[in-house]
Amino acid sequence: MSSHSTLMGMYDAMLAKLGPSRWWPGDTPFEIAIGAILTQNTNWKNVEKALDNIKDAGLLDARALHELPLPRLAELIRPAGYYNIKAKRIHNFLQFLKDEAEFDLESLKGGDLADLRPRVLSINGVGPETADCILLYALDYPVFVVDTYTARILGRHGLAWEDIDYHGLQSIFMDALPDDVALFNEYHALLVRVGGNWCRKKEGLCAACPLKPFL
DNA sequence: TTCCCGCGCT
DNA sequence: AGCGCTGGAA
Repeated sequence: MSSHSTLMGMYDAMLAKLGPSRWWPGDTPFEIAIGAILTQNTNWKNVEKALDNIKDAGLLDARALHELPLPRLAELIRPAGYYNIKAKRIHNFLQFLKDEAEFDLESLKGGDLADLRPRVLSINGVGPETADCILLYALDYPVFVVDTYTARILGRHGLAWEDIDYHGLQSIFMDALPDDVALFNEYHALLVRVGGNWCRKKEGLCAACPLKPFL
């Protein structure tokens, strides 16, 4: 069976069992981008608390956050963990927005992905996953986001080696699937839901997993 | 005690 | 390749 039909079959199975994900959680592209940095190696519940703190302070705004002293920003995002380093990373991202987009994230929509992606990746603290989350979920570029869940799920299904690198894993999907923003959006969301709820790190709950037919 | 939608530095 | 970064929920 071709990798295309296998990957599409897995997608269809997850969507049928779980329903649409309505990702990324967040009301604006800017909130999505900040959430993408905050959720690095961190439970989303804790990210929500950090985002709520920023909102309650009336500071979910690129210029306002950029002017905020780092210790104050760190204090607001404390529940998300790694708060000192993430405060710097958010600031680096905001500096990029100031330099390249006059603080207007959405002005980066509709350009050339091959040109924009390396510039986003050059931000210190924004690696491939965070960059691709911003590009896909905030800016609607057709790029497939992969993460540790993706590696684990494909590894356990014999579709990839566990130590495959980011680009290799991403290529498995992007070589097999059409460039479709809505498909990439929903597929990654479904993998994260399966990774967190069934394909756990320690013990997979395979019997009840939506991907059981593909094991 | 484990794990969480990583990343950069050494 | 290994390690520090961190709080919060299960």
